[in-house]
This record gives sequence, structure tokens and C-alpha cells, in this order.
Amino acid sequence: MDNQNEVMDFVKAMASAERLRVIGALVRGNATQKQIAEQLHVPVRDVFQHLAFLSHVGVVREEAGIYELDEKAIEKLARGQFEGTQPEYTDQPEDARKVLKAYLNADGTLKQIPMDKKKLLVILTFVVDVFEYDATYTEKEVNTILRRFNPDTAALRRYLVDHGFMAREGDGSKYWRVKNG
Amino acid sequence: MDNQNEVMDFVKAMASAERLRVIGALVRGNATQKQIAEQLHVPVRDVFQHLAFLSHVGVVREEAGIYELDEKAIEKLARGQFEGTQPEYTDQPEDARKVLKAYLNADGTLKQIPMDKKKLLVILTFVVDVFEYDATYTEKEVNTILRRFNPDTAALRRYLVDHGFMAREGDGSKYWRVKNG
DNA sequence: AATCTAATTCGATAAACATCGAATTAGATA
DNA sequence: TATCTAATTCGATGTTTATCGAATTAGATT
Repeated sequence: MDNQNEVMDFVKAMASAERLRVIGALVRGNATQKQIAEQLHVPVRDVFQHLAFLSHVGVVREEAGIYELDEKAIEKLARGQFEGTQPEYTDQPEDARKVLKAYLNADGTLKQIPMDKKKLLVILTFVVDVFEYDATYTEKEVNTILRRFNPDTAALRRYLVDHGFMAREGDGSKYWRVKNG
Repeated sequence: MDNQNEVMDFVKAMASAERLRVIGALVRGNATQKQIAEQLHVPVRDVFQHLAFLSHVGVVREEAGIYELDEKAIEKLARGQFEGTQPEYTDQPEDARKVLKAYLNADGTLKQIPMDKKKLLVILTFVVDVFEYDATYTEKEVNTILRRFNPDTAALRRYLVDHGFMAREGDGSKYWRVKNG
């Protein structure tokens, strides 16, 4: 399964009318599968499936046959603050698209900054595109812009300069995008 | 189109990593399909499909080949405030509706608990409805359910009891909803 | 043990969706 | 007209997901 993105799973869980009705039943205080099934006029079997998915996603908790919403998890997800571990990425970057798919979250942010140089270049090529060619930016502006990719703006900024995607004035007061890259 | 389906379609549109990346490209100011396709390393044909879906949903607007996000539509959808009024409130008296509108967030949580008694009664009438008449609840269960409205579950619980919406056993081990209220 | 209910699993079928090659259209330019 | 590029449509394919009948398990009760 390629879906290690919890936020995406969360959204998918919400993209089902019936699952939303199950959640609605939980909000109303229903607890057991059977209760939910009866209220929604849906087979218990299906309620089971939905609850399985919902608890996989983390919005639902179960204890002794009683189901309830896990509000903390929901809140975390809503803020995109899941303490995600990002394993794998063993394959080679034979294709830029693959690298992007591997390192980009659904919202366009970077899961992490690649250490591998080839991958890094792909990412930098992607990132630098938010800067215009004919403009100069203060360091603060650069950071602000880069923050939409990754909190570690200093690292990104340094990589961009080191690899020739951007240049700066000696005193670091002005940055601009370099043609080619 | 009815309200429910629009919101659902919206969520479905968000449940695609690639579509989100297209949105990301638009945020960055890309405009034409080709530009987006090149930036994302995705065939134009697919960009076309995504944009079609996105503009069907209403988050994207097109004019003369230039695509841009329709931020107002997005905001509306995000708040679930699509032109339709909230069906739950329509059967409430005029002033009750006003109070609910004033104290309820879009997600159904309470902004705060009113101090004014009349307003409080409106809120409690609304809140108590999540409890069934023929069931008993432990205090923990009551808290869990009330937490969907406000973190201060103790206050809500006390108000519900004080104003006769719910009753409890002397030792506080069991709660149940009271008819009338 | 026999039984009852709630919960879970299996598996087949169908519907929905993504993916991609390839062809077609529309508009501009030469 | 010929040509180029951007945009769009078609259709075949494979993958995922939903849906449901049916059987099975687990736990409690008799």
C-alpha cells in the first residue's frame, strides 16, 4: 500500500456519504455496531467495515465493543500535525516524477529534504519555481516563501544557493533566481 | 445540485494527491495547463482532467485559457456554508435560531457557554438532544459526548442537571435524559 | 452442550476511478 | 494551405472500491 499519508486517508474517509452517516450516529452518542446499523438502516457488516476504516484512520476509538470518536486524533489531523514517520524510499530516482511523488505531501509540502544529491536536485528544481526570474527577495522574504515547503527554510535556502538555483549579494541582503539552475 | 453532493464532491476532489498538486501549482501562480503540466511533470491530458473536476467542483475558475483558484468558493465550501441554510435550525423559533447561530461554530461546537439564562436554555435544549431518552450514561460517557460541544464538559453537565434536562443518581454514577426539560 | 446475539471474515460481482496511448479539435502563425 | 502548439476527447486497460450474500467466530446465556 502506497498510502502512508494519514491526512489523505482521513480525507478519503470523509469522502464517503455512508461513513459520514456513521460518524453522525457516533456524534449522537450511538455506541455499538448494532445500534448504528439499526439507526442508519445499514447492515451491521457494512458498519463494521466503515468503523474499521475510520479507526484505521484514527477518528474512531473502540473499547469493549463501544465506539466513540477520537477527537484528539481528529484535531491533530485537522491541523496536519501527525507525528508521521517516513520510511522507505529505497528505489532509485530514475524519474523526476517518482522523486516528487516520494517527497511531496499531498498539500505540496516536503516530507523531508533528500540527502541524495540527484533527488535533491529534482526537489530544488521544483521548489525554485516559486521564485520569479526578474525579482529580488530579501532573506526574510525567501524564508517566508520557502516555509510553505518545509520549516527548515535555512537549509532549503542554502541548498538553492549552493546548487546555483539562486544567488545572493555578498552581504546576504538580496536574493534572486538564476536562469538555468 | 444539492448541497450535500457539492460538499462531497469537494472532499473527493481533495482526496487526490495529484489534484492537490495541481492546486498547489495554481497557488504558485501557474496559469495555463501546459505550465502546470510541465511543473508537475504530469501529462497535459491529466492536468486537463483534474482541472475539469476542480472547476466542476468550483474551486477553480477559467478564463481565456488561464486557470485560477476561486478562493471565495473554497472558503464557502470550507465553512460548509453553501447557499443553503442549515436544515437543523429551520424548525427552531426565530430567537432560538439567533442564539444558536451566535454560539455555534460551523462544525457544531460551542464557541462558549452563554451566561445569560435564556440563551443558556436554548443551548442546553440543543445540546441535550444528543442523549437518548431510554438510555443511561456513566459520567465518563456523558463527558465524552459533551466534549463534542465544548471542552468544559463539567460545566455543561452541571448545567444540564441543574436545569432539569438530565438527572443523575445520587452518587453520580448514572445519568439519563429527562422528558420535557 | 445448545443457543442466541453481536461481530467478523470470505469471496463473488459490479461499479467507480485512474491511467495512458492515440487521435482529434481549435486557434494561432507562417 | 500547411503547420505548430495547446487543449480536448475517445477508448482500452488495469486497479481500487463498494456492495452484498453467506458463512464463521466469540462471548454470553440458558
